[in-house]
Amino acid sequence: MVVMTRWLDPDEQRTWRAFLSASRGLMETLDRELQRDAGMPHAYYEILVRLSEAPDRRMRMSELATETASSRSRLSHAAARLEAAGWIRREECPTDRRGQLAVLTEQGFATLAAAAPGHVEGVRRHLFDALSPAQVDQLRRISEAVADQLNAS
Amino acid sequence: MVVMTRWLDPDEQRTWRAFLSASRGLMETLDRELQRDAGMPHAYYEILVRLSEAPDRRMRMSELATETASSRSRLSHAAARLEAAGWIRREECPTDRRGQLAVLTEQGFATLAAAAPGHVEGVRRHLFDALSPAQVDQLRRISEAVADQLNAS
DNA sequence: CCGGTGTAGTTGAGCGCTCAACTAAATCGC
DNA sequence: GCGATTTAGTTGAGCGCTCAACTACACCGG
Repeated sequence: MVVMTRWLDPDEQRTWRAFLSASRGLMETLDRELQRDAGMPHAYYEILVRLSEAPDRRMRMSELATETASSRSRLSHAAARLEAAGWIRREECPTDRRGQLAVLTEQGFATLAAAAPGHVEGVRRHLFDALSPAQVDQLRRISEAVADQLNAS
Repeated sequence: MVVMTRWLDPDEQRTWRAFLSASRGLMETLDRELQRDAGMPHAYYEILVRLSEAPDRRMRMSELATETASSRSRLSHAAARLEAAGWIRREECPTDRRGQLAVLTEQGFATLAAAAPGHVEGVRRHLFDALSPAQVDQLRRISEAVADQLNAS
C-alpha cells in the first residue's frame, strides 16, 4: 500500500500560514524601505555588509557567495550591478588567476553607512519590537534548527 | 542632539542572521521542489490552493489578491500565466462590471491535487520535523505577532 | 608533464516581481 | 442627476533571480 500523505493538522496549518505571511511581509517591507531609502534591494545591502566586515573590505567572489548564501550566478549578476553603481570594484586575485576579488569602494562604504541606521531601525520596528526577549531567543533556536535541517538534507 | 541608532546587540544580530538564512533557505528549497515537481513557483501554488478552498472554486481577483497578500498587479500577471497554463480561467463578474472572477479549472485542480502531497511532505521535512511541538507553538505566536506589527504600522 | 577532472566565475534566456501609468466602472456629495 | 473621487483590474518597462551552458584555470594521478 502506498504511504498516505501526512497532511498538516490545523495547528500546523495555522503556524505555516502565519509564518508565510510574517516572513514574506517582513522581507517585502524591509526590501521596499531599503529600495526607497538607499536605492538597493536587501540582497545587495547584505553583500555590502559582508564586504564591509571583511579584512581590507575585499573578498573572493566564491567566499562572498557562500557567506550570502547565494549562487555564483546570482552573485555575479549582483556584482555587475554593484560595480555599475560604483559601490564595489573587481580586482584580479593574486594567488589564483581564475579568481576575482570584490572590493568595497569608498563610495560603497559611504552608501552603506548612510543606509544602515534606517535599515536597523526597520528591523527593530518590524521584528524585535513585536517580540519579548524570550521570543527572540525562541526565534533564534527555531531558525538555527531549520537552517541545520536544510543543511543536513 | 540627534537620536542615536539603537544597533542590534549580539543576540539580536545572531537571531536576525539565523532567521534570514532559515526563512530564505526554506522558501528557496520549497520553491525549487515545487518548480521541479509541479512546474510552478510557490506563489502560484498558493493561488491555486486559495481558489480550491473557495465556494465554486472561484474568487474575485481583488479578494484573491488580499488573501494571497499580493498586489493587484502581481496577481494580474500571475493570473495571465495561470490562464495560459490552463489552470484557471477568467469570468466576468455578474454584479460588478469592473470585476473579474478567477476560476480554478478541472485541470488546475488536478495539477494541484498531484502537487499537494509532495509539497506538504516538503514543508514537513524542512520545517516541522526540525521543531518540537512547543517550538511550533512558539513559531505561530512569533509569526502572528510580527504579522500584527506589520499590519499595525 | 600531460590528460582528465574539479573549481571559479560569467553569460544569456526566460520568469516573476515592482512600480507607475493607464482604462473603465462604481459610488459619493451636493 | 452629475462631476469628482474611489475602486477594479491591466499593462509595460525594468530589475533580480534561476537554470543551463560556457570559458578559463588549478590540480591530481600516472
